[in-house]
Amino acid sequence: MENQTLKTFVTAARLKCFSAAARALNIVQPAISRQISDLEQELGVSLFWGTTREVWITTAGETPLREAAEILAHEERARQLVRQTGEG
Amino acid sequence: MENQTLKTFVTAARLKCFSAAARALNIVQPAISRQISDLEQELGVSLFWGTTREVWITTAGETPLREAAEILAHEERARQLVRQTGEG
DNA sequence: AAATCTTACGGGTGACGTAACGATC
DNA sequence: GATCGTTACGTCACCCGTAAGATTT
Repeated sequence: MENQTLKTFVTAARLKCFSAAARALNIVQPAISRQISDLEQELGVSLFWGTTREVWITTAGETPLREAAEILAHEERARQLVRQTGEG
Repeated sequence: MENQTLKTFVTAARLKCFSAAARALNIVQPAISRQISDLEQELGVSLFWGTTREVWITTAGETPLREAAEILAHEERARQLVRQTGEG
């Protein structure tokens, strides 16, 4: 469970589209598919469902999504703190 | 600033010894040296000082150390939550 | 038929481990 | 002189990007 994977997860969920997430993250769609697939296997649940037009978070994916977003937000703040105290 | 680097940082600081940290993390001393060196360059401060027998955190490193420990602790809890909600 | 997700394949970057060196008690 | 930290080097794994395939509207 890498940070990049969580970022991909959150972005894809918000945009409801792997292609759009790929564009937003400046990577390519297959990378999104792989990261999501890896995360699903790691968690043992399916995170997305839908068609080739649009995807949605599964019920089982909703809580992991919130937690992932929280991890990223907290990390962002904490890492900025580390940098500030380091530089100061 | 990777998670592994923060883990190395905290472990080395607690054990006051790079070799001991390497053994604790099941990696090798040069890896510790590199990660610490990279982190120091990234933060722009020296994190350790001392002799070949023992090392200590610098004053500038104390706050980054606390923040790093907090990041790891929070992440550990949050990731466990992700896994639990995923598996449940 | 066009767009999207998935799978397979090739290439490049990064990190580890080994080895050699320098320094300290 | 023995242990520890640093630097240099070779190797391997990981991840991305490209290409081809499957599916849905």
